[in-house]
Amino acid sequence: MTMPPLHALQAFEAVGRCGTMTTAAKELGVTPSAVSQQVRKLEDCLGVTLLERIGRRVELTSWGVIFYKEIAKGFTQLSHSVDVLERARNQTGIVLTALSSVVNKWIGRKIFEWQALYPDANVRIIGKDDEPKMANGQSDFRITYGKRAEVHTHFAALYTDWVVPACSPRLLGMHKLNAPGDILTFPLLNIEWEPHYRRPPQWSEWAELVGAACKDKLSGLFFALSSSAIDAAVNGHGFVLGQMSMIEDELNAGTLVVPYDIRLPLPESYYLAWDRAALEKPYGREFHTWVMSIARKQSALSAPKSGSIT
Amino acid sequence: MTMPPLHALQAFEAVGRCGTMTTAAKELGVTPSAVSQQVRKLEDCLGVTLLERIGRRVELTSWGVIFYKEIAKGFTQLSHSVDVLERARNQTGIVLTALSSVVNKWIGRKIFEWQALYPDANVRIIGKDDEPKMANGQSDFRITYGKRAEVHTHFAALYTDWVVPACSPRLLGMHKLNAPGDILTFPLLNIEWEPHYRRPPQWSEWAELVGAACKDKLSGLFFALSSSAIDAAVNGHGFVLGQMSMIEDELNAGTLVVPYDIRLPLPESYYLAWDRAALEKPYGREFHTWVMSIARKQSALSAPKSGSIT
DNA sequence: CCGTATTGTTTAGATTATCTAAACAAGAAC
DNA sequence: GTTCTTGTTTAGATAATCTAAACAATACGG
Repeated sequence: MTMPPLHALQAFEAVGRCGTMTTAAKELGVTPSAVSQQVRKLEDCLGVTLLERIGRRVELTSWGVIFYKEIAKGFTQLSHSVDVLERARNQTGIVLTALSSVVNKWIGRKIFEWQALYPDANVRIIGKDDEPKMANGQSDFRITYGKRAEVHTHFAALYTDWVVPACSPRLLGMHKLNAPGDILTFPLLNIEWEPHYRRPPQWSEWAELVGAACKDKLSGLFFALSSSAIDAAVNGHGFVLGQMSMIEDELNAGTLVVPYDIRLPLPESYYLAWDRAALEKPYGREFHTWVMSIARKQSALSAPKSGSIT
Repeated sequence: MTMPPLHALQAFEAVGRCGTMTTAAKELGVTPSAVSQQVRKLEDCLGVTLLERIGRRVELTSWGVIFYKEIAKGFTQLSHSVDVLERARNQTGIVLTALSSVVNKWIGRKIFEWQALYPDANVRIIGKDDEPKMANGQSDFRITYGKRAEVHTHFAALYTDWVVPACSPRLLGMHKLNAPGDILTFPLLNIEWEPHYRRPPQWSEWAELVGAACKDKLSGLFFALSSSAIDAAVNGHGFVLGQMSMIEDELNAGTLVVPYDIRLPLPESYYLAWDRAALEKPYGREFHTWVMSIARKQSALSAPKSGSIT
């Protein structure tokens, strides 16, 4: 018998594992309609009823139970395959996971310093927004933000970042800014993190800091990723309250400018977490030391200079 | 890590198993270009090189070997799943496989007689053109044609079929046929079987039989399946040399007519093969007896009547 | 040594599988 | 009895997958 379509098998496996079409659909990232159609296609292909539809519930038929048990082994094995490869690769080097924006705009840029220092060391940097499980080899080191670090056994504060209003020089054009509050008349890009991170400073707070009129709705543009907001600002779409650690290269390159260097601190620190076993890997301790070192430098760079408005 | 696309995994597994892109492509029924792109996509997704391209050869890298071993288990298991279901279903009843046309046009029609006789018996009829392996449960009974039966341990001749020119009454329209040879002026549908079956009678042979002029190329339409040719004739597309066993319903329904009942025999018999264990299944012996019985009747029906031209 | 054949890759765009949206059905919960 | 939730079906939109064509590199045969 010819193999049924793989997506149909996958849909059925998810239904068998999840118990309902709706939860299976959520897990697969598709609509229940898609799952329904795929399972129906599988049944047509095999010539057997796998699910009994009971009103708005579904149950595996006897055939479905037999088939699901076998299919599940196959998909478990496939999923396991990816883990096996991942683990094999991790064993050969250091793995750091960090928030995506931190990867894109900070550690992913600094890592070349590390490489110059230790050219023989393998380090893989992975953008990952949820906390990895260090103990089962998902990551050796983790950079995260705020209290999320507490889910790890070992962690230390890295740096507290500050934000500053920045924009593309093209946005200013011929406009002349007479006072900090004038910035608020431009398109403003907002950053809104997931609820388990304390929100970063918003434009309303900055407006209050500079004593400007604070409108209820300053802008309708929201970004989940700080790096995306920064990129949008670079592209001239508005002002962003950019984190100092993340816009260093842009300031140096002139793709972003800071008309008024009036900064606000993030409410919490970035943290480095690590798996104890990682320190015993080749270059593990050195990597740990290096990250802490560049973080100290970043603390100094991010904070406002002495005598500046805070 | 998120699962890679299933088709990409499947392509890579095929390459690992087959050794070349080209043979993997053939097995998957796609072009080598498709396999190449899928493997490349998998490598991008996993962030690792799985194949080393060496001129016009490919070799698994060390990562590729590790990954292939794991993936192969998964796909083997998925393939096995289909077999497990099939076997489980076969165990609950009698399985007959037959040539597709025989399923569509003969045994698939006669089976209702069986069901009336033995309503409690489960029989599954599967169209399958290559010979099943009886011993490992692929089939309990098998109807095949000619010497192919000899690959089975137990088999007996069923019936020899005859063909007769038949067409839709709509094809004749207002045309009046004056002699059998006049049929040859109509569109003629040819039937051409795979080389391991002795070819059925062709129009050229029939022409010779009725003493008509035999043109080199009578028609450009060829069908691999007798049932398809018959269906084309029913749809008015031409005359077919239809097998008597397969056009009985059409003749009774008037969707096919036989202007001149001049028949030619097929060069070989149909055979029933069976697995000894099948006779020990519930209704196994009865089924065997029933098939032989209706075959004897078919022999009588298919042969020309006494006194007819042969 | 040269020409041909074979295997593989890449890109553009065609095709098909897969998906979503919308409308509907049926039962569960309040 | 009404609202909500789960599932199905159909039509058509979307994206994955494919083929075709052009090209590259090696292997083979004369």
